[in-house]
This record gives sequence, C-alpha cells and structure tokens, in this order.
Amino acid sequence: MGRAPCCDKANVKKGPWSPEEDARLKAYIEQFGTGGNWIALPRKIGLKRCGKSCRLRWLNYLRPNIKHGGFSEEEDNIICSLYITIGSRWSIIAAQLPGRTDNDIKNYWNTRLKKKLLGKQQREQQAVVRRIHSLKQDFDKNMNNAIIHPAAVSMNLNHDYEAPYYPNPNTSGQDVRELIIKMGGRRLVCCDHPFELNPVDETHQLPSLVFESSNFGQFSGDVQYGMNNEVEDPTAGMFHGTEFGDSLHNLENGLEGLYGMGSSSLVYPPLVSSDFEESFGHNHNHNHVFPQSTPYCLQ
DNA sequence: AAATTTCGCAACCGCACTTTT
DNA sequence: GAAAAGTGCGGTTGCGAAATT
Repeated sequence: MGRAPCCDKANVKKGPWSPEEDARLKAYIEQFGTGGNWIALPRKIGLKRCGKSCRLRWLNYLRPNIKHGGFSEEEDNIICSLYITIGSRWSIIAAQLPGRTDNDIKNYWNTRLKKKLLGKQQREQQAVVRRIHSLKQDFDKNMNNAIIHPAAVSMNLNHDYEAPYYPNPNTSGQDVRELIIKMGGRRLVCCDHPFELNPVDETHQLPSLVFESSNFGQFSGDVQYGMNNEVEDPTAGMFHGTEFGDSLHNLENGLEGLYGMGSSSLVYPPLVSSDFEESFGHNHNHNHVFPQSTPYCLQ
C-alpha cells in the first residue's frame, strides 16, 4: 500500500500564486502563525492549496526579510566555497546567508554561479600552466637537468594540462620546498601508486608535481633497464631506501611543516577553515587529489 | 518583425526523515 | 512498536521573458 496523499490533488490549485492568495496566507500567518500544521492551514483560511505549497510559498517568498537576486561577490564566494566543501546541501548553505532561501541559492547556482566558477577555473588553469612551465624551466636550469619522467609523457594528457613533474631524485627537500612555495602550494600530490592516479580526476585538476616513493625507485628501474618501456612491470624497479632513500627523506623533510602534513601519501593545503573540517570532516584517502581548498574568490 | 532558442525562476514532486497517534 | 501524518529537502519541470537568429 502506497503512502496516502497529503491533500486532495483533484481539488487543489496549482501553479503561480495570485496576489489575493499571497495576501490571505501572509495575513493569517502574521496574525496566528502556522499553528504547527501546514496541512490544515489552507482549509482554515479557505485556500484551495496543498499545505506543502503554502509552506513553500511562505518560506521562499512571503516571510519577512527575504532577499531576492542581487547576490554580492561575498555571497558568491561563500556559496562556491561551501558547494566545493559540502556539495548541494542548499539548506545548510542558505543557513550561512541571512535572508536567502535554499531555493534561491539552488537556482542561482544552477543558472549562473556554476558557469562563473567554471570560467574562472579555466582561466586559472591556463595561468597556472603558463606559470608552472616557466618555473620548471628555471628549476631545470638551477637543478642541473631535473627529469620529466617517461610515465608522465606516456599519459594521454589533454593539451590543456601540464604533465606532472617528477623531480630529479637528487633534488634536496629544501629545493623542492622552495619550488612549492613559488608555485603557491597548488595541486601537489604524493601517492603510493602513481600509475593508478588519474591525472585529470574529479577535481579536474592535474597535480603539477608528483612526489612519491616509487618515483625514485622507478627512476632507478629506468637506469637499470632502460628508458623505453623495456621493463614489463613499471613498478618492478621500485625500492625504498638505499641510494635514493636519502633524497626521499630530504623531500619529505622539506614538505613537513609546510602544510601541516608531510608524508609519502598526500600533501595538500589547509582547508577553508577549521570549522568546516570540524563539521564535515575531510578525506584522507590515499591516491585522492584533494580539491584546492582555499576559499574561492571570483573577482 | 517574426520565429526560435536560451535563460531564469517559481513551484511541484517524490522521497526520506521525524513526530504523533 | 507500527502505522499514519507531517515536515524538509534536493531534483526537476514548466512557463514567461530575454536573447538570438
């Protein structure tokens, strides 16, 4: 047996509200409140409307101090940051913006803000690619021919993205640290399984630098077996410690303290705020590129 | 100027959850 | 504890307005 309908659908008016209906609903609620029962409300005031429809009309349009349209830059930024953090939980987002309704924010996001953010991210992406390219050139010059790993070349990358950069195993942690600072701490990934990492994942961001223990082992394998995929198992040459262990150790030391976390698993910048972290938790999965988490700013 | 397409938004729908009986 | 009633939420729809062809 299905659920009983909340009202007699056949005898209920649908569609836009007339000014008379608005006035009647508003006057009643202002004088008597909702009485804690939306279903009974339309009968009491002689409206041929579903109780849910009355509730929606009141919450989204008639109640006092509602703002419509004219979203400020600050509101845009709050919505974007929260959407990135918690997704389409419009009621929670609306609770952060006095006078805004979840419906309004949802509509605004779907029709305008999403496009605005997307356009901004594309522009940023292009700027970052250009900047990183020039930084890499500097870095290469300074670091005595640091390598771009052949695995990065073999990744079928869209031309909009820059291949991940695998630092020379002899690079010191301090040098890497300086490079990261220059890059503004963006899109950094350390992971244990680089070949499982989809470079253009759900964040649509490619890590600029891939640091992980096996980079060094793989480099060793290339040295040992050649650079042209002669090695059947790309992870065959991986190893830890020994001759490349020191540079890995240096690298991790260089990263530690920079973002409050440094390990061979994942490095990412701080979250939007500690409040969000408290409220919604955060993902520590390995192989997961954490979205850039500084507040979005659309100016 | 007319026809067509796209956009913006109010309102509806269905479902999950909570409260009441 | 179960069923019914009520509430709240997110996704979707439909329609008028604006933009484009």
